[in-house]
Amino acid sequence: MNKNQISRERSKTQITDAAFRMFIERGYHATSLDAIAQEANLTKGSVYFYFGSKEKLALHLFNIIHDEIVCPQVEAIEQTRGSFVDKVVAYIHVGSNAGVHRPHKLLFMIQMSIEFGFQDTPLAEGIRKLYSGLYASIEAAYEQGLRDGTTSFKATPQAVSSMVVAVHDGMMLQYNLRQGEIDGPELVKNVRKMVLSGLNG
Amino acid sequence: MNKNQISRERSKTQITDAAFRMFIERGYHATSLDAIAQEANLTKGSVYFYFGSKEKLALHLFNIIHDEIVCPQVEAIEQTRGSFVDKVVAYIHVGSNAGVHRPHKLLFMIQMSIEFGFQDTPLAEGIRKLYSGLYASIEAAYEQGLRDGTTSFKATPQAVSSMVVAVHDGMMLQYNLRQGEIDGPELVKNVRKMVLSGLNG
Amino acid sequence: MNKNQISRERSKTQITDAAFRMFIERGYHATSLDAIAQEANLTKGSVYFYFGSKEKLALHLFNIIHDEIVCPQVEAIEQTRGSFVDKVVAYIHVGSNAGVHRPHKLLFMIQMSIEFGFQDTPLAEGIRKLYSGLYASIEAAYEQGLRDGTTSFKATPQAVSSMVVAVHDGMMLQYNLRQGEIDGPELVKNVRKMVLSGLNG
Amino acid sequence: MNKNQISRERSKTQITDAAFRMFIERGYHATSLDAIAQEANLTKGSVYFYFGSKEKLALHLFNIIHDEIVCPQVEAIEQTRGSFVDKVVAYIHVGSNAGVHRPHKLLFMIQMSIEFGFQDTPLAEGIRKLYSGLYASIEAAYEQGLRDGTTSFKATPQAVSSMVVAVHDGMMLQYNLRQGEIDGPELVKNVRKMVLSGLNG
DNA sequence: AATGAATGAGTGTTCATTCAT
DNA sequence: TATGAATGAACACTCATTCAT
Repeated sequence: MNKNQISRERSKTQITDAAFRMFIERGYHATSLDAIAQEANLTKGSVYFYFGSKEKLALHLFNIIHDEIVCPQVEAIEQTRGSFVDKVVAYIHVGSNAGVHRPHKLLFMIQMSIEFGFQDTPLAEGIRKLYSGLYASIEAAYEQGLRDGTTSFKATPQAVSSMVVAVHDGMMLQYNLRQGEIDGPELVKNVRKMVLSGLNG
Repeated sequence: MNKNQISRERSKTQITDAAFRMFIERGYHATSLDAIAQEANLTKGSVYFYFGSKEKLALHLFNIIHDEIVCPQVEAIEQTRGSFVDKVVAYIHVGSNAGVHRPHKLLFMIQMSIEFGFQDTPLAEGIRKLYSGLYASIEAAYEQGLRDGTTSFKATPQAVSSMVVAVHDGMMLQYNLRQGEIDGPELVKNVRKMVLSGLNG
Repeated sequence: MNKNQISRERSKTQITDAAFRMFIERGYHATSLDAIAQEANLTKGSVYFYFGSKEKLALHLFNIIHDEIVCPQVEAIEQTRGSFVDKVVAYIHVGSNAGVHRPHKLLFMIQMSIEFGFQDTPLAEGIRKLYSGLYASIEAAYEQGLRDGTTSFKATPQAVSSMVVAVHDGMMLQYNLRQGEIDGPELVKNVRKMVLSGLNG
Repeated sequence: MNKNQISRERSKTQITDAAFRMFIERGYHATSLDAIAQEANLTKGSVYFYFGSKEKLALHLFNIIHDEIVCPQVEAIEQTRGSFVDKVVAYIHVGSNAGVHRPHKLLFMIQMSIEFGFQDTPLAEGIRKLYSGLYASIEAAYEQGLRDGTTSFKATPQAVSSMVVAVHDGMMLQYNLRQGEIDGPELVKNVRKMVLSGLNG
């Protein structure tokens, strides 16, 4: 990688980092490219040079999230040995880890799923595709659990995956809405406890 | 009520209904007053005549939510006799009822909590006030459960209330994001089952 | 005059008084009919009922000014016996009296002459007509003074009338711009002194 | 100065020139930024690019006036050797020169002093600051004249400065209101004559 | 005599986007 | 690689005006 490529990468990273921060703080629509560019110590022109449009920038963030957040979560589910609940707990842990170390990225995903959830745009499609990977993986794990008898919870796979994601995303949102008020690790611990005996019971 | 008052009420209702619908579909920032006015079969001018500003219109929606959604939820928690879990289940049922009959209002509340959660504006304050009423009521119920021995779940009250709200809001979001894919009542039933044994266990 | 007529007159006076006050404070364009109506303890509708439009309301104010300000000034010039300077001093005294007792009306006239001076609208025409009566009367007095030898100041009548009005209006503006800072009567006294020896010299 | 800077300067000048013209013709409130932009052969967006807001544009015009009009006037007063009346005459000459060569700028200053005089906004503050520099300089000259005996006119310094500015501004307004009707240089000559013997007398 | 609901054109302002350099 | 000038469409908001009552 030559000097040019390095500087390119640095600039792109500056922009995506700034974009994550601003989008979460203010939401997609309320964030101007000017604000992102300023936060990245560059100009609007650069953002266009690298990403072409605001929408494409957001789609690029979706890709990052896919690689850094969703993939590890799916892997956690698929590679954890044990019962379905074990896999769910692993998923929640990976998520809450990301929520602690890269909170902006995880939050951005959840936030976008709400800001665009009911629409019919490329961005809405993009966010739904992220989620459907998660659903599929949870549902597969649940069905596997049913087959090998490690799960006795009776429900449709869709209801189960929705429930798991609901708990996970709801927890992340609460943690961030009440920042300062509540203790993150404690929240995770209790949610795990509830899910554990809840899904086992 | 004379003719004038009737037309007044009708216009205001048209506007608030339209606003709820549009704000949920597109979010607060992405919804123009023109769009709301058109949806309400009126003009922008009328919206200003009745509400004065976009922000005040949204705050008015918060008041409606307070009366129609949050108050019934708080009442359900406070007036249900029995254990803490019984109260939580009552809360979830009221919420899911509202989610079925007035889905836009409940969703609007959740959506706004995310679009404004981290900001410092009158709207952000308004939405946080709605939530803090809920938190307080759940925390009181939990502490009462501890005192009278109907609850053995050990956690800080804040973590408990966050968890409950997380499950509730997360469920509502999932239900709406996967509309058509999943069965609402079944989702509620399963969440109740999980919470029931999860918090009792 | 029956009860109805009395109430009509009172309402019209409330509106014109309010209009004078608001127009001076904020200027014609920056004053809304709503603001005037509120100041008059009536509604916009009433203003339209009585005056038909914002422009017509302003033209009505011009008529009031004609009767209460300009006519007395012209009379003072025409009925004062003595030299041209005596007449000018009489004019200035009537003006400064009006400036003390009905300051808003005189100021409104000056202000409008500037806000509309260079335009070609009914309002601009109206204000110019007010002034041209004044000019004519001063010029006649000056020419009379030249004929009967009571004036030795040599200039075109237009220059003289402009000068007199310039001093008068300029003085009124300064008095109002520096309200509190300067003493009105003293300003008038000094201006009279300057004009007296200046035009006689 | 590179090409960019040149185009920048040209655009800014086009805008400020257009703004001066339009503001005088129609007043501040009655002039839309669209009109200014069109007159400057640019778009509203450009005006915002360079000045940020209508108010800031006007404040920029105030700065120009400070440099091109008020400073020369103050300098004329301070650097003229001789009696107080000599200094006043110098001030009037500088002003009437500006009134001939840059009539729009001087008029703009006077006009704004009336449109905003009684208000409490940044623009009102700005215009008052322009005037207070003038007042101070005239008052200092008058007091110096009293001390060195070159002036025998007895009045408060404030009344004197008000009078001088009144005559100056009133003259400028009259000249412009009666454009075509009266002869500028003759007006100035006569005013000078009046002031000369008036203040000396 | 007076109100208040409703409108529509217009205003200041923002912002994604383009493009020459 | 990156900038900054410029645009145009959209936005929240204002306001003179109309009209049924």
